[in-house]
Amino acid sequence: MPELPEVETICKALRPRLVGREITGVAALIESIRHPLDEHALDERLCGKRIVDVRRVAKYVVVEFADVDALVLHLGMSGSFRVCTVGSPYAPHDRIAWQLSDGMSWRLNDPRRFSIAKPCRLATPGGVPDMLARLGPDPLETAFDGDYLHCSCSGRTQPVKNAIMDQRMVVGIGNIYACEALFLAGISPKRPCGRLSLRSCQRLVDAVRDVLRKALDSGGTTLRNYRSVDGTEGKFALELSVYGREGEMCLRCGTAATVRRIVQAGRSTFYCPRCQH
DNA sequence: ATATTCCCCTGGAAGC
DNA sequence: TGCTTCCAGGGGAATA
Repeated sequence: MPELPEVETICKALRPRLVGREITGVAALIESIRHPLDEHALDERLCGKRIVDVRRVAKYVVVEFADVDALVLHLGMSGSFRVCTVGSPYAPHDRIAWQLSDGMSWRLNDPRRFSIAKPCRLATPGGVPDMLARLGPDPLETAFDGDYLHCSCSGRTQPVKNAIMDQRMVVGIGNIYACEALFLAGISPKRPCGRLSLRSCQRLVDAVRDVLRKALDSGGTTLRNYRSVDGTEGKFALELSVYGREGEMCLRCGTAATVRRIVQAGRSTFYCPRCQH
C-alpha cells in the first residue's frame, strides 16, 4: 500500500517518537506476518539500545540503533504504525508491539500480514542494509535521470508501467504513482520501455519527480488503509488524475468517459488513450 | 535473462 | 438479508 510518499511521511512522523528512546521489550502478537516472527530475532540485539535514526530506504523503514544494529520494516499493502501509551488495548490486527523507554508502545498493525520486520546489522552508521543493496536508485536522487532510465530500458520489451514499478529499476514507485506519472508525461503505460526515446525518458523522470513531490507535500494518498502514525490521512487522493477514475472524463483532453482501466502484470492500470501514446 | 502469472492474507464493496 | 465474486498503495517464487 504505501509507496514512496507514504513511507517518507511515516518515517517523518516516527522519527520524533522513536529517536533517543530504547526498546525495553517486544511482543509478537501472531506467529507470522510475511515471515515467521521469531520473538528472539525481534528483540535479542535491540533491547536496551538507543534508537539513533529512522529513515526511508526505497519503500522500507530503517530504524537504526546504536552500534549499527538496525530494524528493517516494510508495510506491505495494508501495514501501519501507531505509537500509544503502554497500557492501551490492542487494536484488531496489531501484530507487533515494541515497548519504549519513555513509557510508550510502538505498534505495527497489518490486516493482510504482508509486512516485514527484520533485524540486521549495518556495515557503517547511516548505511544501507545488505538486504536492500540490490535495489535501484531513489527517484528523488540525481542518479535517476533520463540517461539512466533510457539506458536501463534499452533492449527490453516490458511495458514501461511495469518497468518503473520494478524496484530494481527505480524504487518507491507503486501502482498509483506509476499511473499518475505516465499520465503526466503523456506516455502510454503499454509502450515497450525499450522503445522510449531519450526525450521521453527525460519527460518521464520529470513526471515521476513531480508527482512524488506533490504527493509528499500532501502527506501521501489515502484510499483505504493508509494513515500516518497519528492517524491522519494523506490528501493526495484529491489530486489524482487517472488512478481510480475509470470511465470518468480526462482532466487534460476533457473528453467524457475516456479514462480506461486495463490489467498489466495483474495490477490495474488507469490511463487516457487519447492523451497517452 | 526477461516477462508474465500466481500466491501470500484479510476485509470491504459490489453484484445477485 | 445473505451469499458470492472481485478488488486492493507489494513483492517474491514459480513458470513460460
